[in-house]
Amino acid sequence: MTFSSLVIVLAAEDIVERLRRSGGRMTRPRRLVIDALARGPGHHLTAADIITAVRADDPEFYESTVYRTLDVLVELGIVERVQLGPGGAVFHLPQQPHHHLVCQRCGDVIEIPATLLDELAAQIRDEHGFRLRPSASTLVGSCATCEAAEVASR
Amino acid sequence: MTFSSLVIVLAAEDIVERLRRSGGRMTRPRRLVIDALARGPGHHLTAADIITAVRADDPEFYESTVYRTLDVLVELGIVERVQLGPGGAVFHLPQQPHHHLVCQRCGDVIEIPATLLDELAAQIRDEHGFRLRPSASTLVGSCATCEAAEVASR
DNA sequence: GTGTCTGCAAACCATTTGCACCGCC
DNA sequence: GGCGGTGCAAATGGTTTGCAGACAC
Repeated sequence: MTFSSLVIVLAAEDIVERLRRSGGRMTRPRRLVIDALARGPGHHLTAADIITAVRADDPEFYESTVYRTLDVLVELGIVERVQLGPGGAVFHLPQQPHHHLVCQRCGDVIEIPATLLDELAAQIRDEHGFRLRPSASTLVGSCATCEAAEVASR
Repeated sequence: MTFSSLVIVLAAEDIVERLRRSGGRMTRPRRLVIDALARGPGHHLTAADIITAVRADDPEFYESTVYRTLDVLVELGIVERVQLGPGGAVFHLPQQPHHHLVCQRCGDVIEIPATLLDELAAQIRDEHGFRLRPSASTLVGSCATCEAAEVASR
């Protein structure tokens, strides 16, 4: 089953409609990219991951198409782009909203429920008119292990 | 006055000591980099900004030296690296702790006081043993202007 | 003197762009 | 059939690496 998974079947119409409304089209490459993202639910795929996944279905697939497709999908709010650190963003369908804790030292990523930031988000919206995007944010710091190592070396 | 500004004069000993303790050395290029960061207090300098600033003092200055120096300083916790988005981190001395709101659409950066996240930081530390680093984190979303534009186009 | 740091050039990686053709609507 | 999307190749921009010589300690 292509362009599949229950989740995507349910959301597919909505995605197509959003594309259309913005003057865009639903093409085979776009379907393949969305499918790749849907098959890794909860996963954070790099552009390279997506290219690899899509090439399993279509070996003739080009990088630039993935980047252009992702740009469009991010623009439409269908896909979230998260800059976890230097050298490579990750992409995912925003299914269960969450935030990312990234360890500055070892690069480890911990996910925390987005509800943890609800209060802060409200405060930021009230004070700055800024709407926090649940799945796209990165909180940087030190994980327990590295924090212990840093304190010890000080 | 080189390697200067009151702030830096006060902190310089500490920086040198931390370098020494980790087996490092205080060299002219390192002093120039720290000085460039100190001269732009509260500013977020890209690596390119720092290179430009340092070359005003020493035209023979090489990029790789800046990157290597910044790596060391970040590792020692002397300098903060913030990944504001794709294509370029910014660096600064962590003087007044703050967080960054970055608009996913227009790239605008809004600074908010770090105290806004104190509560969250405590919660994260208690639940995940993760120590949030005040000045290095990025909160992504839509600024008021872009949010209005997005709603209108939907 | 010894081990770290730097100058330098070249490589690297993720991402972008230009252009002609292709195919969705 | 017209405009948006794609294949493809080549360029871009930020950052990293390798190596020999230079310098801090």
